[in-house]
Amino acid sequence: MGINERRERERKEVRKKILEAARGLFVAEGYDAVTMRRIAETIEYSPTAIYVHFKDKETLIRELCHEDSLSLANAFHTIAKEPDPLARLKKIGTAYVEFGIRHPNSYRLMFMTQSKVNAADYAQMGHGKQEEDGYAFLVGTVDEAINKELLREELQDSHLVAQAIWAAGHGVVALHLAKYGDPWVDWRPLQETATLITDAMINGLTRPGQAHA
Amino acid sequence: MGINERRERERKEVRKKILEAARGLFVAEGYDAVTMRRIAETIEYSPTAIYVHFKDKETLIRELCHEDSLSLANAFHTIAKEPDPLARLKKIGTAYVEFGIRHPNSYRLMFMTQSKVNAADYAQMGHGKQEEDGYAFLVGTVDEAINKELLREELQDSHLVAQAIWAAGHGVVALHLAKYGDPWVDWRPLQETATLITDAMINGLTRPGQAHA
DNA sequence: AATCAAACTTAACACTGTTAATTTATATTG
DNA sequence: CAATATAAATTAACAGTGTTAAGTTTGATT
Repeated sequence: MGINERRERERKEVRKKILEAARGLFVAEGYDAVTMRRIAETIEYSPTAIYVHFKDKETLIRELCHEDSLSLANAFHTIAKEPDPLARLKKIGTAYVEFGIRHPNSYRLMFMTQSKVNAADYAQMGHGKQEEDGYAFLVGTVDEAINKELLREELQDSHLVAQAIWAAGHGVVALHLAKYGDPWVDWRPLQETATLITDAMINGLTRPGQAHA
Repeated sequence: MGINERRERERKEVRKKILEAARGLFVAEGYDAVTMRRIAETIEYSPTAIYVHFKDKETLIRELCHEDSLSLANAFHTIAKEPDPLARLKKIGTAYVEFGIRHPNSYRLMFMTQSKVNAADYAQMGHGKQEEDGYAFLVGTVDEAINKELLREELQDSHLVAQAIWAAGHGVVALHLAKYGDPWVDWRPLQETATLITDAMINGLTRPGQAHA
């Protein structure tokens, strides 16, 4: 009997409608502008219908972020083919910054706000979590650079180095997402700042005389 | 007649009470936990009494941030005595990170959220604004480093360099304030990451063979 | 004693996310 | 075919938010 399948199909369709309506609002106006009532109005359902498909507002919008994060995962998948770990680090930085530009509101929610993810949620979360993957990819690349003796010899903690590199990339994106346009700063374009900070970091972390593109 | 003076004194006292109540909530629980009604309850006034003294909630809490920011301004004032611009840059970084640790909620509001400050607000804002001062101090220090030919010779844009350095410091603090404790990252202590990123940046931005503490 | 202004309160508005109770629609069972 | 069970969706409501309008209290000035 294909009845259950049809029902599930219908269910998924409503779910999708909710996500699409929420996405439109979220992308255009950000988290606070997405209200259950506005979503409901868009899809011509009652506000509480959303709760049949999603636990709460945060869960719903985090699913949007997760969808967006797939593009970053894809970019990382391509970058993984780059054999030189230092060149790979640069490409990781570029892809990360591009993600921040392309999905500012997702970026804000993913990296600029505290998530109330508790131990229980994490345990059931399948560990396929995008941030984990991305971070693991970065740590792996740093580890390779350490093993190939490309980094200054006192740098042996791949997590520490990875977190510093992440912080550098995050700093550029986050600062621009929060403060770009503030009149008391003569802002330089994000891309230029990103290139400079990446070069400076690679330059500062690698052994003297280490050539890199 | 000292009547007006007494009235202004009383007015200031109520204002101060509001700020103190708000500060207690803000420091302990953050922006969202500060509600007009909770402030009012604490000081035994009605919620709307607050509007006699402050335009709105954001203005009120931004005043708390401004108070906090004075400690950063003080630190910068001391650091200004350091003659070596590179050493000064390091100290600026340290002070900035310490500010973030000591005043996490102020930091969040000041640097991790968009302020809706428009041109009109800015014009009447006295320009003594702390962020401006801090930023100007950073740019000045970078400028001095450029003039003393301490930075790599292609680096001539003091604003660009300053923004990269700011981004590096901000990245460490912001990442930790938002994500520290997330279980899929094996976090290193903030101070260690901060030291590493500062060293890497200075190292990466200065001319080869440039000695610095 | 009447007037006026500032400080403050009460009541209300227009929102928010979310829950409980109820209705509707549809498929399964006796 | 009628009765029942089940899932989805709705209506109504709760408890909270920042903020405003209108009215009251307080106290100095005319």
